[in-house]
Amino acid sequence: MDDSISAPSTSEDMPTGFEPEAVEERWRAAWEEAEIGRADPHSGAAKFSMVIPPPNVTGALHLGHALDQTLQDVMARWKRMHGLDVLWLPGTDHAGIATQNVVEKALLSEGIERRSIGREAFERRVWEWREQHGGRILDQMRSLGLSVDWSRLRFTLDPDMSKAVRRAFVDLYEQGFIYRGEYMVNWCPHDQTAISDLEVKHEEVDGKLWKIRYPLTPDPEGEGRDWLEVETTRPETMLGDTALAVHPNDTRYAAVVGRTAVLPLLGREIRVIADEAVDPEFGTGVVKVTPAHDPNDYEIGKRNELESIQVIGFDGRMTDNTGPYEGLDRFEARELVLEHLRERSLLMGERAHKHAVGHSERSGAVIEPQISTQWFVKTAPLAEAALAAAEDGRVRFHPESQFKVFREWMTNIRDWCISRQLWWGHRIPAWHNDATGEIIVTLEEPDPALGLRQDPDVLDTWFSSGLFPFSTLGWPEDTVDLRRYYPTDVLVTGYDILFFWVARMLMMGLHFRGESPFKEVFLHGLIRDADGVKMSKSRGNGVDPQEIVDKYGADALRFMLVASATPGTDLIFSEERVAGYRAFANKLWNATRFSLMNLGDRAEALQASADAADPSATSLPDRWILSRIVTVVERFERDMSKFRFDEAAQGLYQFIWHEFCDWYLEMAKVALNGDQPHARRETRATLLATLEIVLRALHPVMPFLTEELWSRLPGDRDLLALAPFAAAQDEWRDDEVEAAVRTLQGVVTEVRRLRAEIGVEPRKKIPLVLIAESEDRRLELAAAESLVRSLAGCKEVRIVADDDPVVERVVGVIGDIQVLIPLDDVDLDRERARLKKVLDRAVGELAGIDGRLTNRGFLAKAPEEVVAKARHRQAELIAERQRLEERLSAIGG
RNA sequence: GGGCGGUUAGCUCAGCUGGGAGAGCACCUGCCUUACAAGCAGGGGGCCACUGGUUCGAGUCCGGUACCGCCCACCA
Repeated sequence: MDDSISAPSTSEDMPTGFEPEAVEERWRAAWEEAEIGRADPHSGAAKFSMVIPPPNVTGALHLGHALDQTLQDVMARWKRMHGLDVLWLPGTDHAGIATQNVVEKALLSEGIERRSIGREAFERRVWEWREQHGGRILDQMRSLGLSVDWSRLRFTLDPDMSKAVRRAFVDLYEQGFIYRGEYMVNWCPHDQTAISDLEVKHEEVDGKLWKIRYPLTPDPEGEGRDWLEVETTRPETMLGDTALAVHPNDTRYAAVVGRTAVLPLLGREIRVIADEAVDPEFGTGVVKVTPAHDPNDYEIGKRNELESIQVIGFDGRMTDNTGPYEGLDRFEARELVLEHLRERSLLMGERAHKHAVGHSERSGAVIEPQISTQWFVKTAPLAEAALAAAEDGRVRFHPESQFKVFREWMTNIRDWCISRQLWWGHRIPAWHNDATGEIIVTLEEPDPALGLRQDPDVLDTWFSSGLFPFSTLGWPEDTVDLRRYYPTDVLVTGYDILFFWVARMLMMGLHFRGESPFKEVFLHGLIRDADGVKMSKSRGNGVDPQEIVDKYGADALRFMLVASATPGTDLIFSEERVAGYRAFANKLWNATRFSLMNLGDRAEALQASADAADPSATSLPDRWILSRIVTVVERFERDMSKFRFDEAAQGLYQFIWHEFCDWYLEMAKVALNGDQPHARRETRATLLATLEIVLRALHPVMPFLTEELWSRLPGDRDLLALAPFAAAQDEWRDDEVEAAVRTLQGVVTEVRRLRAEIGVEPRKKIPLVLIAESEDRRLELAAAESLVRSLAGCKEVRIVADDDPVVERVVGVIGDIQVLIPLDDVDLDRERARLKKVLDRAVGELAGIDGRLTNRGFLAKAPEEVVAKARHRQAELIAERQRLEERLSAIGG
């Protein structure tokens, strides 16, 4: 083990500021060497397991990943310190389309076209790419200090994972959940592959609606209409029209049903049909029907046995079915078609029209609905099971509101197109006999002698990630890990992949393992940049976490992310906030430095640590901080178990800075600098004990800082990462002590306020008079006298029951206590005005409370403690008012 | 078209089962006080979007309005 861990504890080698870069690497190495993340299925402890949402292997991590992973690390470290056998399984995803695109682009920059080198060579290039760039992600994870189980690192294209994918596919196929067929799918002309509905992003665009006239062939019966008009947003598709349709009940057009129209430009004769799908209210009530390129028309076509003519090719260019337009890009064709229609006076008008256009999430290209043969998963039955599991609590969503979103999608789910016309991914385990047309779906590759051809398609990336919670544990083999760690306990991920990933894992996990893959799902928000735009690589607005780590330290970044992770809310990344938490790290660093400076020699400090268990012997500040820390630890535990990472972190921040540092350390100085050895010893003990608890509690969020400080505390210490979590003794809680310190704080704050208000020199020691009528109160104040003197900068404090005849002084009133600062030169006019203002405020507040307390409804219906609180405040204010009035009259106000 | 979320201090956001509004940053004043100037002490600043209702009492619960954002969606 690293020597530094048991290095002598002194404050002398501590710089006056926390320097993350100086210590982080050492702890990364120490944690790795100690394999703190390594799960042990044979340990006697209860298990806690999570799988990481595997990032795309080619990418670099952005802050979204950092947020996601930090939250998990906080949870993992916290559970680990509670003695659980934690498995946090890391992995990366091969990310089919995304990766293929990246490599394709890189090749293109070398002047190499993917198709020219062939499938196998291309796949090799992707693997090479992955070797070169995949490590980047792992470095970044390491840099954040993630305590994943590196020994169980997985990649979705690993042989074991591929085996699981094949097994899942074959099983689903044999069970009838996977089928192959010719349907209309979302086609991306850029990537030239089918994609699933989820990968299509609809964008509202300001489009146009063009009105086109279709001549009718002469009516053999004689009189009648000789044309119909339709409105369309996509005139180019008219080249593939095989009918015009009207609603069956539309009396305007009843006579034309069955007649024949002439397709403008191409001259093809098409039928006029009636179909329920037509909305007679929209446009002219007549639609053109293009079964090959519109999902609606595709259905109409099927119902009416229409011919389907593909006019836009898979590459987005017009096909040889389009005569003069062949070879044109589909958008160029649109313009030309319009021009030709105009020339022929068949374009009868155009108007603005807002409508949604589908784009490929990956390439951004406009989706082209195309009929093609693909593989599908029949999702309805799987979704039903997943929904049932969510409804009966086998899996719970946090925040709960996400369940509604989930339910909405699950109840309207459509079949999932899982085949992709790509080269990078899990090849579909199906083989075609081209002679017979037979398809064989099988786990093992068939004998090459049979001359079968493997299906060229690969699977949607999300198919393999859907298996992640169990494929990574060894499924389909019955492994020790699978038995122990499945189902996992918690899944933490962004809500943006609720459908893509969470829903699929649920369906797959329930289907193949009979149990939900996780008991709880925590869905955090997305990170946005200063303009509120979601950070992502494709937008180029991502911030590299490494940059922030280098600048502020991993702990500051982690704290910022955790403290901002309010469930259900996106967060705007703020570098200032990170800087603020760096200051916080620094604060604790210096608090520890101060403590070490005051802990005395090692032996005594160690002894002190042991003594700390007995707070009854300690002073007011000591008893106070121990009492406070009970609440703090308790709240942290509660917040964490409710996935309120933000409140958990902020609770610690508040306590450490504003209670431990601002008050406790300042109060402790009295005893530490005092001349009473036993008091000093007690305070040292409490100081060390408190510090230990603080470091334990903060460790999950700020592991580097706390580990470093921990190692500097006296004694030989093992890694904090493997130490037990903060435990405060419930007996330490002492409401009386807390009340006494609240009084003390009130007095001190009031003195400081008065000093500032009347401009007493900051370092001038002033005399102070505290007036309290009640004996108990005077005793309470007397007990804190030296503290008041030290904290408020007073040279002497007199605590009396009665008023003092001296007039030249300023007065503050805290409830039943009067705070008097005798001075030589008090401006009485100013003092009167000041007191009047204070009095006004008190009287105003009192009126409000009086109102409540004379309200019968309030007295009858409000809870007892609320009434008691109001009464107490009323008494306080009455006392305060009386004191103020007396004081005012004493100085002639 | 359907669904979800948001609107609280100048900015970013908390506010748990309704009890009288908070934090961080920013701002103002004064301090290099022997842990920390990445700091200390003090201070100013809010019709809690608007509007009805329930209640003794509403930032908090219910209805409506406005604006913002997100998700889902095969009306040309």
